Amino acid sequence: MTEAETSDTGPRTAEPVRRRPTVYQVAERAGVSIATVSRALRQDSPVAPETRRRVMAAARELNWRPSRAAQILAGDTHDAVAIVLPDLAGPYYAQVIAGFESEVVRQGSSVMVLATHGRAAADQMVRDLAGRIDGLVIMDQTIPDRTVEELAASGVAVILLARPAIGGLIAIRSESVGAAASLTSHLFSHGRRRLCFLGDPDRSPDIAERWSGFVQAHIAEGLPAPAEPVRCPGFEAEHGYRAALEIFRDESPPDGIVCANDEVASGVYRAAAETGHRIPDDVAVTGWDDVNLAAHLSPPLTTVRQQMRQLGATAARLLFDRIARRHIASQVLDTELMRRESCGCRQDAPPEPAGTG
Amino acid sequence: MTEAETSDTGPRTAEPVRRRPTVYQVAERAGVSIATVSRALRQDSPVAPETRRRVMAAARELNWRPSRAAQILAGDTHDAVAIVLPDLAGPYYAQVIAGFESEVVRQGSSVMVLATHGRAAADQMVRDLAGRIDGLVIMDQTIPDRTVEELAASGVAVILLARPAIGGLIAIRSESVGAAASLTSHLFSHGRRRLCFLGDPDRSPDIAERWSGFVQAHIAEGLPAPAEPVRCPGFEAEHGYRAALEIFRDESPPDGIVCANDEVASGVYRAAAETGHRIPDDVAVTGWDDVNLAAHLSPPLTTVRQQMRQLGATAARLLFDRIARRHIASQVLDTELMRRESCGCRQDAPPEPAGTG
DNA sequence: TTGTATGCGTTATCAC
DNA sequence: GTGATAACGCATACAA
Repeated sequence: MTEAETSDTGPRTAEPVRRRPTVYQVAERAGVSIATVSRALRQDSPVAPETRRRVMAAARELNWRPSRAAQILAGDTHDAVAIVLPDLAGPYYAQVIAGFESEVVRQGSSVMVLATHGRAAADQMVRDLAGRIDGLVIMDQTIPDRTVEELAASGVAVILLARPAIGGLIAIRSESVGAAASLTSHLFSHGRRRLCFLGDPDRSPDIAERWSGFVQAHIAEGLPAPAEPVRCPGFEAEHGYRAALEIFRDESPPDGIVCANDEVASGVYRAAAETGHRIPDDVAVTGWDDVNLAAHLSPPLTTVRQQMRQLGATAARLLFDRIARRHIASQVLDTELMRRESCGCRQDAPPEPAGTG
Repeated sequence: MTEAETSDTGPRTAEPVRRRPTVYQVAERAGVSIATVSRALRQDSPVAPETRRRVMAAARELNWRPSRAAQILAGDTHDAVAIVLPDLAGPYYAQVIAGFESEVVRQGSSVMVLATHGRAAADQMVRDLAGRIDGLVIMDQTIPDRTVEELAASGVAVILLARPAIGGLIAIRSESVGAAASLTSHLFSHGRRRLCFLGDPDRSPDIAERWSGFVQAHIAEGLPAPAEPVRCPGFEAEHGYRAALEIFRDESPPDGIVCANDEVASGVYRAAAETGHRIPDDVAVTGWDDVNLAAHLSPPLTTVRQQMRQLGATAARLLFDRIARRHIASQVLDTELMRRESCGCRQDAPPEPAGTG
């Protein structure tokens, strides 16, 4: 099939790489100039139908596709955008990316992805990435504010995601403080009085806001809030499990545990089962995000629904608006309290708005 | 901050876009030629230390970064690779991408992502994508074999993932048939005799193999296998839940349900709880993948562990080997039977190898 | 060690 | 409606 194969005289020999065809080949074959070839590709350019037909035929025969690099160099758009996030695993990030990708593809652009994993080199990587795209969504605690500002100043379109707006940049996030307060109040309404917050506010702005709402609800209720959250070193089930094992070791454990997210909550479920604490009878447990599995746990998990896909999709939309120099404003997406059974509710209650947004 | 802002006299006015600096600016400022600037960037090029210093200083002062498009056009590498998958949501894909991204970044390349969602336009999108990268990992049932072969023939490096090898291409996948047979046999060893398979083999090669192993185990045991799997229209908890509700409606439901993946299994958990079927007493339930949550369900889910991150990372490694024209061979990753409690085991048993690979 | 000149494959601006 | 030709920004062979 490939003639390159047959004339390959050995691994060390320079292979007779069949170079990609170019406009010149196509132009020659179609008997026109390269300008005409280029024009023939664009619908709105003035080209005689017959000429266009010939060009298209030649292009097809040679299996020619214009070089993206050349197009980018000659034009001034990359037709690609990127999203930078802390990590890729976990349902939350997965959904955000899914929403982002959908919208980007819908707009006819390509998607680049970079996970920073908290590494210092991330800074340099993002700058590098910035050179290959039209715009950038920067999520969470991935790269320093200073770098973000420099990037924006250098001309790349930048949208912030789940991250405080800085330097006049546009940001999209979910409402958190109000939802956390509602959630906490709801636990009070079930008679719970000794709550703890399981998660590390320093790990992300979102978690910090949830902790803040948790504390505010205590104040509003005239109850003393715990001085400190129970910090677990990550957001996976395993982290919640280990932390909860410690919590349940206490002689008078809390009667409600507000978890940083649903995975942590499911780790708590396991610890509770293993240590003989019943949910919700002995201890109420709540999550955050309302991931697909949350409603399917036993008991179904009370949690705060975040519009994860929308977060990504909206970020993409804002980004394209920004690139097109349309006017945009920061946005806060609603959250929704999903009262299920792990908080003490008897059955699925109709959801009530949880956010202030 | 941006002077463009202050002199912006209106939305319709062409903005005084400050063009990016080029080699020429840097060369002039450093008092050298553009060739020297270019060389100064590369560590192994012969440039006087003092000269390099001056160039770097000039570059920094002008905040210059070489245009990627120009580099790509002049050179012949994109320093980017892509992964094409059916979807982005769900822990399986998320982990595969995570592994892929990690390895790609480690190798100093950039990551592009495309989810096909079964849409027909995917074919065209992949061809487009192929023009902007050095190599492509194609996963699962995303694009037709014919397109894959054309792509490969046209010169892009291609690695297949969780997909049958075709046209002499290299593929990486997890062992499935043997693991499914082991899993099924294990259920037999618990005295289960009326098993059903919950999942649609037509949805992916992997699921097809699991169904096949399920059937083979029946044959080996001398037991009649169900003629058909119970097909659920997706791989999420909700799908498993709905399907299981149907299953449990039967007057003599199966005493074991082998699920296509862990999410489906957790949907079955919920259906069982709601219909009063105890796991594993009344019905054994097994999953696939061993996602983070599996061990944290009640009861802990017996499942087959797949090395999801490794799948992505290895695909990346193979891809780079391929790009570098190193010799490579197809690979099959081991799977591992995680015997927990949902199959009837009393406690965590030490894992036993489940695959043949 | 450094500079000159050319190629990379497009798009776009002119003429015709 | 079509054809020369000049950017686009960098890498590199070749000369010096």
